[in-house]
Amino acid sequence: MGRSPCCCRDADVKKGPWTEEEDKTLVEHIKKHGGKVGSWRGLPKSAGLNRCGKSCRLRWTNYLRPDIKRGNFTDEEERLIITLHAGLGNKWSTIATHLEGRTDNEIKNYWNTHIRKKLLRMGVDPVTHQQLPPDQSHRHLNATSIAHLPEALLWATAAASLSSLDTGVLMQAQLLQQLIPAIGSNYGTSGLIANLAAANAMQNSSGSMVPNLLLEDQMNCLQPGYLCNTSNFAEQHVVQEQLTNDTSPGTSSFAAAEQADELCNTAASFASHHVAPVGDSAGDWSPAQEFAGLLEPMMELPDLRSLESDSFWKEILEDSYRL
DNA sequence: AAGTTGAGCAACCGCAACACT
DNA sequence: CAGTGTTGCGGTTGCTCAACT
Repeated sequence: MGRSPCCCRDADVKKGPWTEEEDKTLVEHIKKHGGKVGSWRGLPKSAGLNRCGKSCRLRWTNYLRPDIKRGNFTDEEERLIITLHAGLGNKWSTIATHLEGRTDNEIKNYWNTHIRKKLLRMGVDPVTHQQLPPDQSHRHLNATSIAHLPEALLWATAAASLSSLDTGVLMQAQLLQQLIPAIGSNYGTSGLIANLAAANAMQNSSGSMVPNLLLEDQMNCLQPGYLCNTSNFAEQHVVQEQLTNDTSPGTSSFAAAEQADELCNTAASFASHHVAPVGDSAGDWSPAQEFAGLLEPMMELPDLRSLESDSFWKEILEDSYRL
């Protein structure tokens, strides 16, 4: 004897959008049973609904459950989704357990309609979280447009690179993060250059890849970004911990964290001595050339080679205009 | 104003995993 | 251990609505 046919195949069972009346019936029935559902299969009959049990479960878990959070996803949530997806793939239900009040279906939809497209526009493969080949990017850098680059886009790139979760890649995320504040800072291009220099200093120090909160008086130009914010970084670190299960004292992750303050202070003091005044212009000085020159040493990091292809940056910049 | 297109999202479907006997 | 029933997950579809032509 085979499996009994699913009630969903019953021609008499209603399909499609739920009415308010049906919602009310389902909610009241579940409430009446103390929020417990013994058998979804038997629920429609006992509740008096002409629906498949599967449909009832879906409606309840994705829409009617009282603990569901409504409204747009916050930047924080988006970052977390990207980071978790980099490590877990399309495990929507697992990802959903890390976002309170969000359902797997909602996250999946948000990924497919927002994040996935955003990553593709940035030249990042949403499946592998790796940089797509340069020939798939074909836009041109405009140095003056840098000021419009949104943090979210850069963060997405950085988070996307976290999939392998090795120190080099994580460091890249940090470096990118250091670039972000400069782009939006009041120092204009000079600030950007200073921050690129600071980022280079960080890279060359071969120390920790984990920045901490930066001292404000030293770091007006390197404002704390996502990973520089302790609470956000803590969250990031938890994710990493869950994915690597290897952050106990004595491990590389732990050792790296210990060096965080030192590294950030190095970058901070470096930057504070290299910030030119606003509006500073010097003869044939070319922001684009400076930009390229400062990026050059960073390209030695394996995955930062994506920066070498300015088409990648160009694409981000153009996309940032569109958003 | 009417038609077309695309984004967003709720819901469906099939399958796999788990539970039970 | 095998067979059967149930639940949950992930991919996909199709509806709605707003923007655009």
